[in-house]
Amino acid sequence: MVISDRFWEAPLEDLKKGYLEEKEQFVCLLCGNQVEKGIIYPQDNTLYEAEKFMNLHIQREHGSVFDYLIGLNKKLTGLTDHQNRLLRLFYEGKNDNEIKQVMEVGSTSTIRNHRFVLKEKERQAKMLLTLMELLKEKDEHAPSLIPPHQTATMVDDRYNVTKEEQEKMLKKYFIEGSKSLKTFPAKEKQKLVVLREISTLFHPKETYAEKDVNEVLKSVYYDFVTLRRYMIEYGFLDRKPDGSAYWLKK
DNA sequence: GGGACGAAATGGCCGTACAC
DNA sequence: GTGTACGGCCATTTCGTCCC
Repeated sequence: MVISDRFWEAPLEDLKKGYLEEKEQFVCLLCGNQVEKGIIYPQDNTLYEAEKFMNLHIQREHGSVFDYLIGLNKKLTGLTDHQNRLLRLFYEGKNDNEIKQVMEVGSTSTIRNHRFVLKEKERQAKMLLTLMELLKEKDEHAPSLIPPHQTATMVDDRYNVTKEEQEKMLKKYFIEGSKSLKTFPAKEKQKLVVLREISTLFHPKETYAEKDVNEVLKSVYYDFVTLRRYMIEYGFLDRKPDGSAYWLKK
């Protein structure tokens, strides 16, 4: 399962925590990191039970769930830069007068108005979410779109892929029963589906040397250099500037 | 069909006014 | 002090029309 699928499918309560509880483990919704239940984890001379350790992981790796979410692509958050900045200031606990000074506006009522608009946006978002859920229940045959990966470098109509379309494309481009490509697609939408599938060959917690990345990609397609370039370009992999280390983008 | 252009619509920001 | 409604201004986006 791709990390972003877990994220998008998680209930609001789990999203707020940043992790979800499975039968034998806790899974970080932000990066896919897994913490096994029943194990005591040592960290900085302290022992942590699994759930506490997951909380520690989120704090150390992501700052907080708020920090992580507020830093996402504006296409995903639906917030303007201005609204993003305001929410950060609200989260820091600043009052309207302090925010007025930071934002360099003339009146605190402007900040109050922003609060009001954001609350209105929250109500509208809840309304839309409810309507969409009801719509799904009403029309079980409606196409369900695969959510874009969270590190996508751009999000547009090319990301509108249904599960059925995805399965069709994977069948078309991969040799049946393997992760080897028959050919690399030319169309952007198909590239995204194929690259997304290839990204599952990399472990989220591991760092890879370039030759290791090449080995993985060679097993998929002979033109591993092109694959590597696209994996970076489309935001699936990240790397050090000198190319000495690669990792799955979180 | 597609590019250029102007008009209209929309969205975001700011401030004022008013009720509680 | 706070929440809300509203209007003005500006920038951006969308739409319709014309022309090639």
